[in-house]
Amino acid sequence: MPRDAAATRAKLLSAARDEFAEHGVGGARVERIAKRAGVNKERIYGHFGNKEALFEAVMVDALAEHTNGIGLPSGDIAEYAGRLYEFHRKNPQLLRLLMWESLHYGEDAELPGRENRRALYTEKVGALAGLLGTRADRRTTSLMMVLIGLAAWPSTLPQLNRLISDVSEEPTSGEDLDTAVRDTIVEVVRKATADWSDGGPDGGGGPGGDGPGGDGRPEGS
Amino acid sequence: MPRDAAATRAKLLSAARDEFAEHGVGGARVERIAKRAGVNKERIYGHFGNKEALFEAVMVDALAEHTNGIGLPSGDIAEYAGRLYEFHRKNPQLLRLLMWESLHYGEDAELPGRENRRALYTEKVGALAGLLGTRADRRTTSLMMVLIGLAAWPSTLPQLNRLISDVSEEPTSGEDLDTAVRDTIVEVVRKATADWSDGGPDGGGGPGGDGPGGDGRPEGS
DNA sequence: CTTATACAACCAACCTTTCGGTTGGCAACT
DNA sequence: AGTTGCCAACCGAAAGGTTGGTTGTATAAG
Repeated sequence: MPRDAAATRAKLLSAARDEFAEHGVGGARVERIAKRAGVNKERIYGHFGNKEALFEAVMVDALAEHTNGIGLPSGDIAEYAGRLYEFHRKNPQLLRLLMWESLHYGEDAELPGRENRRALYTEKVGALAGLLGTRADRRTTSLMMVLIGLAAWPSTLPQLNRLISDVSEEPTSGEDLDTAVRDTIVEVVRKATADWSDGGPDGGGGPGGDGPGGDGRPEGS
Repeated sequence: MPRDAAATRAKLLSAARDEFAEHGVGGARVERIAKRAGVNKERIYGHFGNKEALFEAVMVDALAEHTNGIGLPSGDIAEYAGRLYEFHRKNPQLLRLLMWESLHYGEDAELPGRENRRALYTEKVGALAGLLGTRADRRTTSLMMVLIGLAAWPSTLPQLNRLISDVSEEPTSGEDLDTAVRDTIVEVVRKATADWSDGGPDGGGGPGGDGPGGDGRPEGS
């Protein structure tokens, strides 16, 4: 077996990603990561310094990969949300990493790779604004947030959301459920964005002006 | 100081809730919990058995409290979502506990207090179906899930969502942001539920029948 | 009313295991 | 020959959980 520092590093990164996704920063075991990678524990310290730094490297790596896999919002926004939903459903690892990260760092802490991530969202919000024919204002960023949340939520607290699904009066297989949720997300986004540029924050009868107990029919049909 | 088992138990439960919300099951320190409660560590084992059982007790306790605080969906559904958003925004502890729980237990594990929680969601979905004039079918449970997700998401990954918000071209204070997000959520829910009972899964041109590249204008209008 | 007895709440100190991180030496490529 | 990737063995700290014993409280006999 030839020596190959880059390959060792890559193996460690991949093993660490699995381990961190499963157990988080505190729960991950350095020894397990080394064993998964088939590499000595000390190599982790040689390559990355310590466990925390390894976690940050994993995050940067995973986010870069995700960015290349999912493009910017394009075409039909609702279908974009549907695609996003499917991605997280099939590949929950990234979401788990994000959750661990969010819980691990304090509310006001600096996230690893902050500037890169910010730039990425700038692009995404810009693309969304382009599709909607609006500017990248607060309302559009909020919508972006809502879009991502809609798509990611069912995979974020999967047990809880399965609990909710079990309530249905219809007997439901996993497959059915998946498409039902997907369809609902697409439907909600479609309706919400249908006439988005008309309903700005200062538009007549806009959001927040209706108050509790309103009839739920904004912007007159 | 008189001896009072119930009071000791309550102090432990409260201290444990804080500790678990901050650090999760694995990261919580039994000694710290005891110190926070001003009680000897051993009392935890006397009252609850072990750390995991203490966590389950905390979850049941916290969920019961939340249930009493937030009622069933009623009145305007969109405003209900807005209220839910505000609750999680001001009181992120429960959401953090749910995230730790979700990450801690495997995808297929049994959640503590499962049956109680299920019953609670049955009520909620029932109330939602009543407001919408539909049955508690898959589509309604999916909507319930989406509603909760919408309201909870910004508080679930707060750092990430603040990153998205920072992208806005408008200068934004924390206060502004909060109301902008809230307004967006209310608006999205209002539009999505406006003619919910018309757009069922088998209705003409319903969700999922439009395919990618659709024009984003559902159901005629 | 006092005292003896049983039991529950409580605590300080301890034990065992585990874990993140380090060290000294070996082997391979330049 | 020297530099670098690599590893087995080791170390100190900390954590979950246990134990033996003490103090408060309720009950019932004297």
